[in-house]
Amino acid sequence: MADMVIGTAAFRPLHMATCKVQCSNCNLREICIPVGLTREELTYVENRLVAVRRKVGRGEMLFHSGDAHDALFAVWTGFFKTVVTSEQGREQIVGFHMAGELIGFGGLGSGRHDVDAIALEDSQVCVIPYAELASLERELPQLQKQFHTLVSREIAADHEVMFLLGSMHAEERVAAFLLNLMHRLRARGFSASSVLLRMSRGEIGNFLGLKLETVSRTLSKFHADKLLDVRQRQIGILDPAGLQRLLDGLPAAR
Amino acid sequence: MADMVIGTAAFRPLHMATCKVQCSNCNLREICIPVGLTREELTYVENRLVAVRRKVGRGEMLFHSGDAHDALFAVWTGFFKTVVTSEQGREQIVGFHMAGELIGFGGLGSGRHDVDAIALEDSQVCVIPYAELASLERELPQLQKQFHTLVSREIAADHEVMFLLGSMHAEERVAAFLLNLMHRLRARGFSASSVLLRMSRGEIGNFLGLKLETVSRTLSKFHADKLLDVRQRQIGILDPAGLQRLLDGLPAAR
DNA sequence: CGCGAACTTGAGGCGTGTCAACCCCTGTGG
DNA sequence: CCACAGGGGTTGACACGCCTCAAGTTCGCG
Repeated sequence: MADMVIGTAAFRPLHMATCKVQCSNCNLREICIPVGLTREELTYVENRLVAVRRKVGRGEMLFHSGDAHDALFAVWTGFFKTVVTSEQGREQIVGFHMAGELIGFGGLGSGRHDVDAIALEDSQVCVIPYAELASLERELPQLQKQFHTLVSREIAADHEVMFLLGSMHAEERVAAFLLNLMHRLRARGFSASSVLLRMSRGEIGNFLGLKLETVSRTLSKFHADKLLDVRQRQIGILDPAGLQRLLDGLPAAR
Repeated sequence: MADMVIGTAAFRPLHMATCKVQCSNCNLREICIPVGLTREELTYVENRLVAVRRKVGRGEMLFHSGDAHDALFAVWTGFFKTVVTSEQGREQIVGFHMAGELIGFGGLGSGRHDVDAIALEDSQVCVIPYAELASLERELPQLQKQFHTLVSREIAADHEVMFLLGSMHAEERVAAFLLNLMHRLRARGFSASSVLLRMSRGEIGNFLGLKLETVSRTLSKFHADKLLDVRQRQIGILDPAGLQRLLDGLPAAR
């Protein structure tokens, strides 16, 4: 996999694969930071944000917990997990992140990242230097607004996860997880009837507070109940309404 | 308890008890929004932020999930819980909030609060109109910085809770909960050896993803193990190091 | 083609949940 | 001052959902 990039390959300040970013041409501009900006503002932001893209291979770390926090990252392609690690090495996945989502909010204030960010497949992120972002935020109210929206979306999402972890049974957790994934993919124009999982059963289980065997069993049960078509990591969503019903406390169906 | 306030009582726009706020005299100015501001900036903020205080009686709602989000709230005195509620009425407490902490970040972007906020004792909050805050954030880099710090602190705290809910056993959860409370109280100058719980066993359990009986049993066990002195809601922390050891995966002690 | 990782499935154990009885505080009214 | 009611808390017995351990299978990748 050569580190070739859009247009010129001349711009590559570090040894890591990077390239100049053009928000105005990006297909995620209606989801990501630039939402609501006029065309002029957008070009201005592009130039000022001097963001570069960075490639992160499958399994590689985008950043470590404790690293100096001088930038946020917008997922452009690929898929990430963010992980909290305790002193003793116990790990808890606190989020999965797909195209258009920002990573790194947890370290804004302290100046240190509070999680590890790891690519689950070969990915590319836009690097958003924090100092520039803060400065632009002061100049462009609309950008400030969108920044607030993205932060608060992260918080609201975390609250949903706490709800899941604090009050759902295994089957509900798995159903909620799949529906959430489905909704986010649909919002990005992908098929809502089929999901290719980017993470292992173990990672799903870790995120959901379950063991991998429980996740596997639950998926098998959903398969048997004709809610899903499980083929390894390729999951067909046969009955979204049925999954939703599980969440609504109606155990079976009807 | 009359709703008497600092200086004049003439300023009371609504029927609810309110009063003019003076950040410069507030004992929380080193924790709350004003951190890092110069004296001049502080007076400026006070005037521009035109914040009022609002009283919220024990059990009353500061705001409901779904309410229009036009302000953040800084806890001045008292204690709050924030609660996510599902369609079917299942509830999950996602946070407890004490003096100096801001509530309402989850609704910044959507314009709607994502949680209920309920006072656990008679409390007072400073109302921080969002529009003014955003505008001041653009003028004062230091205020912007502190705002980012407070948001990201909330996110990091949520990550810790996810860690707790996703990977800890009952005893570890309770120990972590108590230590967390202790640390936050100590940061506010309160005793670190004794905690008066503002919430019921049921609320602790809800927050920790446990049943109230399990919380009660665990507290009793800690009492028997001489880690705590449990007297109803008055908890003496006899052996903080022992509690910490529980979290570090060393089951007993030694 | 063959190794290792990921996944599935089963059997059995354990940590919490569930259900229920009882106790202890607090506040209220006689 | 005591009787009483009611909510919160404690404790016990038992059930059950998920974890643990283990074997076997499939898939991905070198």
